[in-house]
Amino acid sequence: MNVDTREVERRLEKFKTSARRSGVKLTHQRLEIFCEVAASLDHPNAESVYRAVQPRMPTVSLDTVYRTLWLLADLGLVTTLGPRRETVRFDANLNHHHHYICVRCGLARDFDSADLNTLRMPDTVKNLGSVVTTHLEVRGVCSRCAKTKEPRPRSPKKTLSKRRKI
Amino acid sequence: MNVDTREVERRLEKFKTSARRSGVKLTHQRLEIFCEVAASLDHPNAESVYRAVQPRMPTVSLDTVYRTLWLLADLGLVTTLGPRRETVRFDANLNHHHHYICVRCGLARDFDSADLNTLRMPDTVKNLGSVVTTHLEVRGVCSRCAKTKEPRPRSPKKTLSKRRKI
DNA sequence: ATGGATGCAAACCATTTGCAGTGTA
DNA sequence: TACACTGCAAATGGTTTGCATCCAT
Repeated sequence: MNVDTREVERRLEKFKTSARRSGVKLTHQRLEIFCEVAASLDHPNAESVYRAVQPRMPTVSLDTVYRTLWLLADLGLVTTLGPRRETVRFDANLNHHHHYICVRCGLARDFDSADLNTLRMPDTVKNLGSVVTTHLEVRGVCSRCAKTKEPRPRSPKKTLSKRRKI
Repeated sequence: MNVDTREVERRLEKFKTSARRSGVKLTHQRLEIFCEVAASLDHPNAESVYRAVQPRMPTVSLDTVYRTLWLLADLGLVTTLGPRRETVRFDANLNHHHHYICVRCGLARDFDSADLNTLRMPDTVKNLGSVVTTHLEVRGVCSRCAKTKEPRPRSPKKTLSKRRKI
């Protein structure tokens, strides 16, 4: 099962445009890797992308896949699934609850929402399978960080392939 | 800022009870480590817990902290914050959407929910800070896995300190 | 006393980085 | 042609594990 071809092409055009705009080179590897993610419904990890593009490009290296994926993330062309890039955190609150995470400092706080608990799932979900847990993650800037000035607005060019915490 | 003392004591009692029931020993380290997580609103990671208990127990090792935290998770006394323990996954769908994840096979699929997009945030969240993104993660068993029989119900005793994918 | 728990050190594994060669713009 | 990009290999960092010793039951 794959993303509609027309949509993949649209995404690819967008990549080409923003690559040119930010002076990023459109290499064979990058195009293949981008197409792979753009066409997949699976939210693949670096390893899967690597395996998927290998038949077409036997010499790619896993680190290029990583570099490209993070480049795409920095260009805003892909996002990462879930709040990764952090260490595992433990939570002794066993009641059903949700989390507020500050994107600047990482602060995490619980909250609960009656509305959310009674929210009925769309049919798409029902078709996918059973529902065991629901967890809403709200990300924002906590009031303490909001008082501080923005860290640095990051110029598109320099920060590029540099990995950063999400 | 900490969890209410009475609540911490309640959690501690629960730990003692289920430890005895499952034949897990109540060591000094485990009690300190559990109290630390139980009293914290921060959802600390292993490193933070380690630093927090060190003054009281200068000889603890980081690996004992890890082992204990996973033990607690296996006993069902703590949960882990967010769907960690997986590799980073990338997503080229830039529209606001949510995820369905199969807890058995890891299948991930997008869905969107108009209701959810218009859900108003509880005051708790408003007090914490601004809201930039909201992301609902629904976990369940996908229909394909549901057809397969349960992997193995894991007996509480043996599987204990063995780390497992969440 | 005794089997599970701990601490140490070494192993692991996903991910990142330095460097010299390569290819795009 | 110049400079960004790639592939390799080695480093990293969070986490896990083997083993001898220790201690809660």
